[in-house]
Amino acid sequence: MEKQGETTIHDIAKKLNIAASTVSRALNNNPIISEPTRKLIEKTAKEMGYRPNIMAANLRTKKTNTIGVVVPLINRHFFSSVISGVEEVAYNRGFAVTISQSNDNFEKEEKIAQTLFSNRVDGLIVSIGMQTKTFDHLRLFSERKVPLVFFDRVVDEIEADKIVVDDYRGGFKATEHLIEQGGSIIAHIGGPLNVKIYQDRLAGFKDAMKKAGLPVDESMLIHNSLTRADGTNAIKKLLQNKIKPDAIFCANDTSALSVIIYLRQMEIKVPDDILIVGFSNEPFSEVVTPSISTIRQPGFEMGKKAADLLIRQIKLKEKSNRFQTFVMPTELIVRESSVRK
Amino acid sequence: MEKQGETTIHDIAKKLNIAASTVSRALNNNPIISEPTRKLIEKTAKEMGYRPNIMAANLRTKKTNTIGVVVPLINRHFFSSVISGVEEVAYNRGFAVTISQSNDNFEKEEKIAQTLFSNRVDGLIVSIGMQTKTFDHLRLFSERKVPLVFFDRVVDEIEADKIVVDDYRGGFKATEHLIEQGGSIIAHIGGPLNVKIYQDRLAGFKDAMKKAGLPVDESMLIHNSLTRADGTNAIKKLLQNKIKPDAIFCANDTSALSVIIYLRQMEIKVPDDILIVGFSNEPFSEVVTPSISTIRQPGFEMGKKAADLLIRQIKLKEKSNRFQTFVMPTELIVRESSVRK
DNA sequence: TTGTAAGCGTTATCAT
DNA sequence: ATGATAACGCTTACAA
Repeated sequence: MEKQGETTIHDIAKKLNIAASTVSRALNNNPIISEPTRKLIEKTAKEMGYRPNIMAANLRTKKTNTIGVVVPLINRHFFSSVISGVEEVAYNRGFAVTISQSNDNFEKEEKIAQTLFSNRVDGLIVSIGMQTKTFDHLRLFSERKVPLVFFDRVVDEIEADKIVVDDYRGGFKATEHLIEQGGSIIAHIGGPLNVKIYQDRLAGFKDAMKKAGLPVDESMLIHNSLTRADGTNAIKKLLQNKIKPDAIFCANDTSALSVIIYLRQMEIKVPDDILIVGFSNEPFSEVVTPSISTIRQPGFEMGKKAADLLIRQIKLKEKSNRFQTFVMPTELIVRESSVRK
Repeated sequence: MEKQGETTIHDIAKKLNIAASTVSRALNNNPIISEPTRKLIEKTAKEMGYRPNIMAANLRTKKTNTIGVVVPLINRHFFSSVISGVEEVAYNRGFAVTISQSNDNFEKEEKIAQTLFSNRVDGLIVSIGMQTKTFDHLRLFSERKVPLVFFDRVVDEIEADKIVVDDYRGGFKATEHLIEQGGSIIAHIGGPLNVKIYQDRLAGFKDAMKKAGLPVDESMLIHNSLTRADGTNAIKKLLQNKIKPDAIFCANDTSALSVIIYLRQMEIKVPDDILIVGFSNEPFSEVVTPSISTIRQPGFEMGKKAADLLIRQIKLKEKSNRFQTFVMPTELIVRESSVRK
């Protein structure tokens, strides 16, 4: 008849006629507890099906041993690699990881941030969404001294540790490669310019063009959200130009894929008629025909680094307020879509 | 000098010379509070940068408004579709979602379950890992009356709501299609048989063969974890048989992809020499050459259904203990890999 | 409509 | 080595 909820340390204490504090200490492997007592308590706890109430412990200790990860989309190889990297080091160091996806939706990102803050995560690892142009939901953390690490799509306006890839060099290398392969009228399908990585990829593109003495016509520059549909629209538009591109640097693999599929339908040959390079090295880019040349980003390493930095901050506890930005190298992977036979 | 932490309702109460309970009620939009008081409190809360401590509230109410989702791998289109479905309905009904991936690793799955339980999630949505053969970590939930919904890789041994696709019919349809296309020596690359979906896909395969009067030779049956590497090993092995298959039903798209890539290297033509059907409709299966025929599973709908069932259970609170299993339909998508011209 | 006070399950401080 | 007790920040009877 008893409204019996979960077993608590008090239940155990009562059963053994000892104090709850002793039970707590034993269960936390506090060396001050004698071996026999600990053994007994552990045994009884198991028998009674005891499960610690972490919320209560967290409330008391003001630590959750949890780190939050916010990404635009978990179903992107790059992001899930980062997540795996984060998990790898977090789990090894006793932290749980809670993952949320913003779907590149600003309101959702805001809500996630609020929720994570209210849940008092010990720290946050974030890559912002494409629509994100204001940052109060993230300043929430930095201002309250909750450790914060940005990766990939970072925000300049907030001081924090940041991990980015060298998007500028990535864009430069990709474009340089297209030029080496004979491209001269080169288009760029890029992302929204409020996101720094897309600025940088564009800047790399422009500088490579400049270095080669090639003109960058505005009609060859398209900015959208880089989805499958956006990619198709972009290539349609490019093909309507008086002068058509003979090469395209796409700021992600998804739009490169769209372009390739659309060109196939139009019976325009890749790479013979148009050279293509993507960005991110999504798994499909390797298996598509023609396989897509792309820029590899070390996602797993970035995730490990992010978690490492974050946990370091958590442990140091508002000691240092020197923030660093780490730039990870990119690598050009040459495949079929950009090489003329 | 004060060791000033986060603002609490008490801080607000003190500042306004009212009771903390009034603040609490106002902030929770309790209609019993007068409009002016609420407005004042809300204004002050905002000014003071108040953020509710959800852990404290949860501890008190014994509800977390959080549901846990455990999947083997977030970076599978099927699973991330399910997750999106779960999120869609969960967010709309005021629940947060915390996502974890087991990486098909049993120890990790166990640890995740423990952590989620200790964090007192209000309910759990699970698809088990390939190695999972014991279920105490999940019984933990069912026995303590924490709502539990399984999807896709369900466990027979635990009573709970379950959402599966019709794997048997999926396997049957895939195989029947291969037979219609002229396959007669048909191999099956399947998953581990401790996981029910792979049993069912295999059963569908066998029954379709039987119905067509075709023999199922043990040498044509391979069971592994369906990774890229496993797929390659499987096809290598199949090609070593005296009699080689002229069609293969792969229990997922990943292994189908491996097979296609390996066969391409061996200069064996798909579909001309060997017909292939996969399972799951991963995005890459559409864009690969040849595109992969496959079985579509309605992931997003399954996620929505799972969340709906779970939240229903959470609201009903141990009312009903009638559990249901929902079988979602599968659809054969015919593409290039299984159609002889 | 608002205030008082108890309690959620832990951990930490101070005694013993 | 163990016990008693207060506190973490919130919600909720019950009182006023």
